Amino acid sequence: MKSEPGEFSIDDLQQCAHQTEPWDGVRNYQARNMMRDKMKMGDLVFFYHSNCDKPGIVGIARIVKEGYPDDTALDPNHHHFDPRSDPVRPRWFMVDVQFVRKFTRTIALTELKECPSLENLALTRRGNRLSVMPVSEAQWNFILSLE
DNA sequence: GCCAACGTTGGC
DNA sequence: GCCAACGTTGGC
Repeated sequence: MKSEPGEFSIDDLQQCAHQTEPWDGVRNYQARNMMRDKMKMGDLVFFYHSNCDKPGIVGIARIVKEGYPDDTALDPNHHHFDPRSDPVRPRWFMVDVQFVRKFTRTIALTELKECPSLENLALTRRGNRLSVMPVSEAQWNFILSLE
């Protein structure tokens, strides 16, 4: 899961109440479908810092609440308001993520791109802009071994 | 359904 | 700040 550290970093997640936050504001259907349908209680995710000095994977979080409606889409005063969503048929969903741990170092995007065994990783594929994307078990284990 | 225009993402 | 790559919008 990607986040701009200037908006919400892994340190922010570690420091907030219960070290848990709703992953709100995702307004992309593919990413929404993953949060709504695929992510299950207890699943682990990599926390990725995007749009910053050193883009890369910075740690691990855990899904502690499965997909539910993103209420920021229903709040006219909210930055992420979407008038096409409504309470009866919510358009956007989110999950709650809990801090697990921060890596001892950032595993940089440049480094991930150099790994032949990660050539099929969604993150390193050309032009990818998804904010939530899948990681296979083999990819997960390999990335962990890089730390 | 096509596709041009536009907005966003995000690495660099 | 630049710009490639993509998603969305909306006219037709």
